[in-house]
Amino acid sequence: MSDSPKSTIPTRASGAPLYAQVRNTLVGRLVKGVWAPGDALPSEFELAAELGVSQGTVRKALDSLAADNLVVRRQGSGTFVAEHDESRILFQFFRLAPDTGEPTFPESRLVSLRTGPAQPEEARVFSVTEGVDVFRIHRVRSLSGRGVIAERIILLASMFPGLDGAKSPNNLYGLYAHRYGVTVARAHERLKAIGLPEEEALLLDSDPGTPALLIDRVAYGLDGSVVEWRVAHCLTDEFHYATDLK
Amino acid sequence: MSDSPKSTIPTRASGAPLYAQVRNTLVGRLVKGVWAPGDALPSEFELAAELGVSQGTVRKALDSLAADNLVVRRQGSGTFVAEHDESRILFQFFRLAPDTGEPTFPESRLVSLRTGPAQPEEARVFSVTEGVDVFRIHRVRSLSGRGVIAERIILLASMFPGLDGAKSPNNLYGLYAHRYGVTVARAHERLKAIGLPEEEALLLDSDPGTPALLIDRVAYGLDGSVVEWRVAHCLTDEFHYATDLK
DNA sequence: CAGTGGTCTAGACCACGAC
DNA sequence: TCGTGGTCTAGACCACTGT
Repeated sequence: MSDSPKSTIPTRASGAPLYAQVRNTLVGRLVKGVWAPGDALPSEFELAAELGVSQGTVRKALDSLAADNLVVRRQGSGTFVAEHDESRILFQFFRLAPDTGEPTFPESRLVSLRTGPAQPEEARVFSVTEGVDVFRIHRVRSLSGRGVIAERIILLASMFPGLDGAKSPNNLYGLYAHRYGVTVARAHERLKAIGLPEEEALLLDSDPGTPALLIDRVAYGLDGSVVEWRVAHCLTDEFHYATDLK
Repeated sequence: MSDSPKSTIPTRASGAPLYAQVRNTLVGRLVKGVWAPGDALPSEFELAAELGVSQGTVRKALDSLAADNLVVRRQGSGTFVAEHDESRILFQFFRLAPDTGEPTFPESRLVSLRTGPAQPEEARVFSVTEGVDVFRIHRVRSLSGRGVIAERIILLASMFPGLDGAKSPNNLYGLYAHRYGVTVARAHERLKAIGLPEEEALLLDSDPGTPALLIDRVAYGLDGSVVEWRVAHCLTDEFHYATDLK
């Protein structure tokens, strides 16, 4: 029996499934900023034709991006690049809620914004050499009009040039996305209970040693690089950190 | 042109998509215990033939169950009912990890197991009337040989008859599943930082008032009912609560 | 009404696991 | 070698959105 050429279609070039390759291609375009947050992507048929795969394969790639909150799909309308608006932040990246009542987005008050050389621990988190310039933002966030979060944010100056001249908005992830084209895709948090340090106690109008929730968050971009390091001290007498396990 | 009968197949009886109906059917069978944890489900083709839908529709339902960790799919082998073994618990329901080193499953020491009438707050959590019988389990859990978690567990006696005569195993969710056919499918946790109460301080060999992580967990079964209420006090000087946001 | 994503089907081939 | 799930395709129809 002679072997007939079975495949004239672009079969698995590398080891990865086609839909994964399509996904990677699309993520690469998101990283490059080919489409801005809020923009519509080409339709499934257009992408399929351009990439030389079937519509079903493009669909599987887009569904996977939607599952990771990188795009939003709207029936009858199209597929859109996800935006870091307050409602998404509240849903995806802000887990502190009042014990009674609906979650609300906190207001921020800037305490300080300084530039300096990266200390050893900072260099380790960002995988850079010691001494490169970093921004250090210090701010207090309020829920229901009461200051309950004191947080310190570390950023690479090279990733956010000119940031120290900007005002510190309430929604930093929206600023990263719209002004710098840097999208926070996911984050890892480590929580501890500690006694409130003196400096944070002053900012939160509390006594040093008050039990507080320490939240240590490292945020990652679309390409997997570390975008931000954030350490927050939270008072949890009227609030709690909520999470779902499934 | 005459209108020909387009659909001879079992189209959307109700408003829900077919694959969602298939999923609900399969979840119903899991609740009834048609297949036990670890059992293989029928193949996609068999389920498709039995339910009168295509293999692709069954596949979409099974993929959705796998995404919720209710079944495990193994290429070349089959689709199996998920088990509450220690590795799954560690991955899915246990978020406390040592600051340095790999996460490990904690050991448990039973402090007490008593029966009593449900107090108002307990009745509210379980949506039952006050006074129905509940079990109250109190135990201390150790990581790396050190007691770091003191937890109180509330269960409905009607859901776990005879539990008070059983030994309290390390892995309670495995006991619920194998002995009572009750599967914990998901849980909701609320975290706070508090000063360690006197009773927990004694159990954990610490001073009262030490900052501790309070974890309040409500666990839900496959059918959405409340299975367990668990309140834990955790020392986090050498451990942390880890979670991913995405 | 045209265009989009959502659902459903049918059939092919591939990769893996058990026997 | 056979049966399983995994991938990929192709085409039909449905449901929704905007014009």
